[in-house]
Amino acid sequence: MDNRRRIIDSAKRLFWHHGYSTTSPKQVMADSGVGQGSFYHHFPTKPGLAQEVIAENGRDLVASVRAAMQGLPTGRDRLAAFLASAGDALGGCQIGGFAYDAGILAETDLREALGSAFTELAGLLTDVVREALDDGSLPPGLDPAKTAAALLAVVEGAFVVARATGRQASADEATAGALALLVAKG
Amino acid sequence: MDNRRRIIDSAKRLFWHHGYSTTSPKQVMADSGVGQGSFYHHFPTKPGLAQEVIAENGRDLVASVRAAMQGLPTGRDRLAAFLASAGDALGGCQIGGFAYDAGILAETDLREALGSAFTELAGLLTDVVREALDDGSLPPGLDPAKTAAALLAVVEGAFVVARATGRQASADEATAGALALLVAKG
DNA sequence: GTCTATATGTCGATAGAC
DNA sequence: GTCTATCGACATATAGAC
Repeated sequence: MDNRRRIIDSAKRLFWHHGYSTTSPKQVMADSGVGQGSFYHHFPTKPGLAQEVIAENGRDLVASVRAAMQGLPTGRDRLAAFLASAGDALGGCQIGGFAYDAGILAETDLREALGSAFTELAGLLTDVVREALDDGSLPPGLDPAKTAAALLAVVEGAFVVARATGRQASADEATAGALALLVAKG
Repeated sequence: MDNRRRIIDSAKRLFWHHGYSTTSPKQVMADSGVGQGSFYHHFPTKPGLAQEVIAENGRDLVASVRAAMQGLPTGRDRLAAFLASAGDALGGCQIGGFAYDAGILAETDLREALGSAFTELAGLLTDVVREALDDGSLPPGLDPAKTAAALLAVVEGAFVVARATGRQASADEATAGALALLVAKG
């Protein structure tokens, strides 16, 4: 119905799977079915569109991580559910791909939107690590922020390696290895 | 002296720090000081140049990891040295950035060169994990390949998160968290 | 091997009518 | 809000002389 929304939804998918700098406005028009005049009416510049896309993809990702953790009994279970979010790695992380895109990093606003998304995700994971320390599902002594940062990095790296090798198994090995490091300590 | 070498050296740095799709032949010419005629004589196509660049950057990376590990007493020390290779994360991984570049992934040859580089690095790390299990610096029971994959992912993810936040500290936290998971088990 | 000139397409937009 | 036409810049080469 709303062309503005159609544009954002297409751009979210295309920037996610195909990259920001390597996706043209024309491709977004074709995918969304919105004409050129309408497109530039709603989004006069490509970075302006990216600003909304990054923010929404960040929120979507945090929401899906929360949903995946929902109802799991222990903190460690919830961390395992986060690790499993690299289960479809070949498509790439909803926000991770922006970190290597020079067109994103060159624009201060976009870089900040990206940084905020990662900071929020790291904060969420830090809370869950704390819960896991409290409920005894992780052994005491671990630093919550550093442990959370390591788990976030494992997942982001799993996306990178899987896309580089073209094998989902590359991601699965990485997350399994990380889980084993958590579990074996308990 | 050798223009062909000048081109490769410039392209290695530019593709590494600025990305493949977001770096034009013209930028490589400017950086290397090689003229257009000479450039296209040596590299008729951009993917052809990328092929050599990816292979060399992969070899350089493996060599620098080996060098960083050189002479360290235990396997775990050598793995810690690998984790420290995310010590200058804002510039990006020498090969990790290619994994999110649609221009790379679309070309079969380039994707394979990239996959080979990662596979070799994973193999090297797997060997070191085995050595660590043998010398007792890591506790028994860990799967060598999965543990190596997890450590590789931590480093690749540390690059991603640090670039996204613009903070080297984001990478340092991740690698410190990973090291703590290894060390606390010992 | 290296040079300058030219070609062809796409990118990211702008103009102006409806 | 949406349409079609147009635009200047740049990307990625190619042509042909030296």
